[in-house]
Amino acid sequence: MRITKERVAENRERVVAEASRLFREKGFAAVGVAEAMRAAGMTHGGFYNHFGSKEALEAAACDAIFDRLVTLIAAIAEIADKTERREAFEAYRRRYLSGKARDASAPNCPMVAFAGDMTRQSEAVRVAYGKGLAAYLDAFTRASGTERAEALRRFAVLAGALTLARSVAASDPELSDEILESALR
Amino acid sequence: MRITKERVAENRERVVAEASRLFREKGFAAVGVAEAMRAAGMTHGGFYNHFGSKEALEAAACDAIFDRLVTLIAAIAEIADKTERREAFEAYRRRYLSGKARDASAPNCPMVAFAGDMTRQSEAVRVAYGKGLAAYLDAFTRASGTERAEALRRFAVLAGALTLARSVAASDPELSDEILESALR
DNA sequence: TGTACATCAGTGAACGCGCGTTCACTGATGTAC
DNA sequence: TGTACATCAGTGAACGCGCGTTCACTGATGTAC
Repeated sequence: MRITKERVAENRERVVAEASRLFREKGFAAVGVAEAMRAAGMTHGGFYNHFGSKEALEAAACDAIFDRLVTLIAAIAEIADKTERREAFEAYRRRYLSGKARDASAPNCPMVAFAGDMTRQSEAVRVAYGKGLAAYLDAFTRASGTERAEALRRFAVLAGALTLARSVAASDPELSDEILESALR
Repeated sequence: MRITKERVAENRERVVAEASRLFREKGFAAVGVAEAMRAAGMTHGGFYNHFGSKEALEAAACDAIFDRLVTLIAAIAEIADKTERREAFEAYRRRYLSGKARDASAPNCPMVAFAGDMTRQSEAVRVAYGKGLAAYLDAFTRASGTERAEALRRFAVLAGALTLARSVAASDPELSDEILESALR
């Protein structure tokens, strides 16, 4: 049955939103088209009315995830008062390396969720990710208030430590905590 | 046709060795039992004469990969002369963050290859990985000659930077180079 | 504004494919005598 | 040492399953008049 244009747009957005969460949680390969559609309250058959392929959904989800994240970090970068900006940036770092972030089933950070798998993704997804990472690192550099190389090193600590802490959270929780705490200084 | 015990042991070792490479290159999920057996010069049917399940091969490969790596870093940690050890450690860091390491189809470092996927692996694989990472970080700490927290932070930079650099190597090679160079100081 | 019809988003069955796993079979090796 | 037979590693067909994708169908929406 045909539905309103508004409803069509809502449905598409809901698929992208649910896929964004599921891909971060399970990885691209482990989330099927049917699962993403079911999470959005539909059946799988209509998927190709919205997307040309599963790859297209992956790229759309990647874009959506980076859009939200870059908006967040750019807001910190644009705080005029220097002390206030530093405090906001430090709060961001603490949240990034918190136990809550480590224990979340779906990482908020697409680098933590996707970086390891990126070499195996399609061109479209790699391009979406590459553009997103470049924009994120630009904003992160401005938010950090340090020179570029130091900012990149700081982000490598964040992403590396959270990735490592998550990877041993189940098998060695003490080591996982230690990694997070060491990375915060 | 039955074969000698020695040949059986050789065949098993070859499967683990090939799987260790293939898993690092493509991830656990993307390498099938048939592909691993074919790489070792056999057909898939005999797989279950050696391993109880695909998971068992994943765990065996994980162990084998960490064994090699921990041996390498422990050798650096055991260099008696302090200056010599520091030089060996710095050489290790430079190799870790080199363009060659970034461009290798299969990362030598299991943390770079597996960390992102570890939350989705079976108990057996997570345990093998957790034990391996703990042993590696102990040896890395001794090799680095710094206190534990500083060593963990340094390794987070290495693993984070190489993972990030690999993730954008195809889509944004300049950013990829910049990440590696920044992480080396 | 009202009517007639074309459009098209969503449904659910079906497809071809590759996966992990099982199994009957083969025949050289290992072993009991 | 030689012989007879049980063992078992490797082969290749087969299984059930879930995947991405296709397709005929439905019926409310959008539109031309």
